[in-house]
Amino acid sequence: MSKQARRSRQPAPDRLWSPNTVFGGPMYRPVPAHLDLRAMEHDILDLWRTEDTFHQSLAQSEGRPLWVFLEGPPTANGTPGTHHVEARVFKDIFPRYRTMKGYHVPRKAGWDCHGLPVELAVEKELGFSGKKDIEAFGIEEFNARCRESVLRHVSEFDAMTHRMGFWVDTDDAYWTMNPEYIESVWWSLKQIYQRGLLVQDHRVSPYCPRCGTGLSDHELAQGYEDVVDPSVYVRFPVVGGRLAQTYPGLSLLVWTTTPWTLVSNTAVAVNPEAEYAVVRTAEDEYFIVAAGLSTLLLGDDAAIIETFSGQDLERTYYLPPFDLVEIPDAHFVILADYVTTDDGSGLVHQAPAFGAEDLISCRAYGLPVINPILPDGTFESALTLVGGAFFKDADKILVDNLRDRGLLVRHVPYEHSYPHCWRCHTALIYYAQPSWYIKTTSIKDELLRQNEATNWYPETIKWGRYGDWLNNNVDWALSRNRYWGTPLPIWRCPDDHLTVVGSLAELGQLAGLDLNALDPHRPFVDDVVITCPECQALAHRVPEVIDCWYDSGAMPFAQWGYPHRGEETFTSRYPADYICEAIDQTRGWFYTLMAIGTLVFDESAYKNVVCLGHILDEDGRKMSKHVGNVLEPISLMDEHGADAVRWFMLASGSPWQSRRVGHAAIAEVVRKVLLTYWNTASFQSLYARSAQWSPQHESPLPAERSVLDRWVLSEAHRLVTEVDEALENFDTQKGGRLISTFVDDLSNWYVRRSRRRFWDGDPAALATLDEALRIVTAVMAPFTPFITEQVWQLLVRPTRPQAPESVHLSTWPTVDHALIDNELAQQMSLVRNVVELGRAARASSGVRTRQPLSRALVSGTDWAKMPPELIGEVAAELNVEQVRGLKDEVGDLVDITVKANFRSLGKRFGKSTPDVAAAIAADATIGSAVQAGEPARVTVTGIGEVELQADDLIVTETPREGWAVASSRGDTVALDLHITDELRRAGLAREVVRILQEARKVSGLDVSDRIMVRWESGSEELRHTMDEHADVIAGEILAVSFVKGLDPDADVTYVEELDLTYLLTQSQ
RNA sequence: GGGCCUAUAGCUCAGCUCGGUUAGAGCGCUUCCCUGAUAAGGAAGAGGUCGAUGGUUCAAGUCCAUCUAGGCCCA
Repeated sequence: MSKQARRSRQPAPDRLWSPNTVFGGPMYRPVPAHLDLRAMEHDILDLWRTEDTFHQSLAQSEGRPLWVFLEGPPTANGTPGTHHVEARVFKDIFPRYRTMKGYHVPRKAGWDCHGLPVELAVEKELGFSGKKDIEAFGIEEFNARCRESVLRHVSEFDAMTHRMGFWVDTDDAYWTMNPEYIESVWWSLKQIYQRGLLVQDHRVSPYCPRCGTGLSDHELAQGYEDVVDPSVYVRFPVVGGRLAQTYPGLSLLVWTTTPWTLVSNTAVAVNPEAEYAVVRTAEDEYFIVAAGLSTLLLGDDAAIIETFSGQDLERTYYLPPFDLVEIPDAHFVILADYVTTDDGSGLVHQAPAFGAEDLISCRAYGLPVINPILPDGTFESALTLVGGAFFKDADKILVDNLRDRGLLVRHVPYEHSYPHCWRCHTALIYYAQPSWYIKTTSIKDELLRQNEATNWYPETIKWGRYGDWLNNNVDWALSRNRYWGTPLPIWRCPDDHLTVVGSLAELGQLAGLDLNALDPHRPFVDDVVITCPECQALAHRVPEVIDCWYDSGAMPFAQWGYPHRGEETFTSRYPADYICEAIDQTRGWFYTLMAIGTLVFDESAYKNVVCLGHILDEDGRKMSKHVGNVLEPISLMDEHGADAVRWFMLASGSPWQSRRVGHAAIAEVVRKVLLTYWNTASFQSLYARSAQWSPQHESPLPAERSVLDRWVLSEAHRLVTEVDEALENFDTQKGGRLISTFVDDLSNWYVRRSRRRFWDGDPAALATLDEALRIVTAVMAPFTPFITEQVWQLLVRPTRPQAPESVHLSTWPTVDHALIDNELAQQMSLVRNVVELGRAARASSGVRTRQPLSRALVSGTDWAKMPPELIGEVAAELNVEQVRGLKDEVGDLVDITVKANFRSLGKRFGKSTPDVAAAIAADATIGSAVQAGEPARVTVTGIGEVELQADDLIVTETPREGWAVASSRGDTVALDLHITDELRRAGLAREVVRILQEARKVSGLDVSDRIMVRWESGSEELRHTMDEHADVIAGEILAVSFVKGLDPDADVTYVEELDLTYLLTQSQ
């Protein structure tokens, strides 16, 4: 086919005629200019449902390389919030992107069903206030209610997941409460037990007296609250020994922030290395206190009488503060390295039942562990003074009593963060009790190695927050004395032989029953009694259930029921390529996945982890029900569209940091990104249909297209590589920025500058915009799956028989590197800068843009090399007849200012750069020399004569007079403001065109409707203009007739500013 | 007390990897321009001690140190 034939264009039709196919191929469907985002998204959801697009995408990619994503199960407890949308957007975009890149990305949903949160919600519904109520109610019925509560909330999550376009297989979800799942968890616990890492131990651990169970350290992390506790300094009189004999009435000054533990005071700890002193106060009382703290605690008059090391105080006996419980062989000073003299008094009260450090120190001295607190957090009722009181409430009673007896020396409020139960907000108690532990400390080195091999986004988490946690790893307190959880699969006989069970079949064998249909929850599993394999005695299950964090950390294998089933699936999908959650999961799911993976498979469960910042409200506050600033996700998405919310999460601000989300920010996404994109598609459809152009038409080769076409194709192909790179690095913010910049360039530069060619139906322009839209639609698809799908359905699918049915079934665009033209990009950037300067010059001169001017003069770096085509763009955009180089036109009438280019000079002159710069500033003649291509020389003090290159200078040229000028960074644009009569009439003609176009628009005519115009004017100049420019005006406004003279009775319009009267009618 | 993050225009944020002399964008405000896709677009103006101090350097928003404030996580 000849070049001419390829360029031939369809004649413009007289009326907009819109068949679905024309000769040469099928046409776009109409894209309405106005878009109802909400309705459109619901249409797309219907489309995906009817076509089952998600499962098609999975089926289509079957057999390709796997890219494994793990869904961190949301706790199916309570209503989903906007923060859930955040994580789920990130869980969606990368699987979509990877699918387009040629991977198979299975996406199995999951639900975290167990745990205290569920129990608490049910307790609340039933009006319970503790474990007693549950046991009276019955565990079977209680757990049935928990199960029911989980099912209820899952449907709300499903609705949100569906609405936001998160493609995840909810039909095939895993449930941590399912028997197969629990069996897997049992199996893994058995592995850990067999390695000797699952043990029972008596330790002090945080305990919630309301819930009646211990908490793990990662649960503890969730519940710190600021509280004011009393910080008290108490007098413990010393009895016996040299010091007591030397100083009558001598007391230890002992510090604690938990007065309620003073009832159980067993010892006082000092640091053996620290310096202590006997101090005499102004009141002639003697105290032992850390030497450095004496005046701070006892006043400026306190005098140090003698000093000694803590070591010397060992086994100094004293009188305990209370005598409410019997503690034999106790009440003396012990040594402990952890005691500091930075705060307190350097003498620390010890109650081994209530502090991990206390327990270790006291055990070293063989001291007893006395605990007068019941599991519900109250003192034993038989105690005088505090019997029956809740432990926290005893503080005041005890402090008052100490004051009455003259033992209280100081009492100051002390604000600090103290752990509370993360669900019920009860202050926790550190409490010695038997508990089951996983000895994660013994695999610490392996965990550190696994972490080293993991990619964290952002990277700082790796050896910051998360690495710290691993380095300070403590054993995992696994057991919970609760009901709704995976039962700990340990059976114990009277002789304490332990049998750990790894499946229901195994349990059935041991029990001699068929238990395959057993619900492995309490209370049913508690009823199973087995014969101890070691001693043949009857063994019962231990009462505990496990931490539900273990459930979720076991999901990589438990979701398949491995190893009892799904072996092949599991082994091919471990470890995962990608997981993502918010930052609060560092010690939660991120840790339990890595820990269990390392314990059971000697390998962490994931390779890449994206760690999101939290979502805050518009004022930077956390969203909470109390404050009433919670954004409900579905109504938020119905108001602005799910795409807008998604885009906000992905690209507004840094996902790694906490961000403020509000209506204004999301509405801006709609206006700036989504509608700009949409309107470009709408524009393309409008003019392509009007010209009966189809993508099936042959179009000119890119190299033969206009400079703007080549430029935008270059940018589009660059976009593909750059977004690809950003998403490879999990950087959605950068990807989003690239896309929005491209969309803006496409709409507000390419289309703006090319409009006339679209009006004319130029196949090169239409083909170019078609390709640009196809590309941006594809790269945007993982970000905003709805609007891109709609554009695909309207523009791509109908016009290409071979096109996939959905953009989400399409592949990532192929980059044609030959189309990427960096030189052109640079030139276009200069053109746009020059245009910007030209607009500024126009504005400062007060001459409106519609008034044509004769000349614009430009001076700028590399302007001389600018291709004529691009210079033409500048002329058209600035509405000037000619654009010329500045010095070609005005010669000597140019002022030249020269500035030093520090970047260049700095490299050559280093320290002397400022001297050289000063010399340049002092000598204006060098500019013209350098510009003329001659080497310029300046004399610099201390260096002598220096030769300067063009790069060393920023030369700005400005004409002297009669010009409107704007300059920036060495580029200058000057406009010739002399307006001839001819130019004035051309400007008037443009005014007439504008007014008649406006009239067309308000009368509701279509862009291709033809009109007839009659006109009259009282102005001689205007009549002259109208006659002179009649053809141009008529052509611009699609007038088939343009005639002077009006019927006086017609319904005419008068325009005062032009003294123009006209009558506009539609041509039939 | 420790770790990490943050601090740039009235507000929300880029820019910092790789230092360069007029520090940007959006929103809001004022004035104007353009518009036969646009809920758009453009120009100008007002609005900045780039948290503070010190250091490195010819040159620091950018690199280093210390500090302050806020946030998150932990003790």
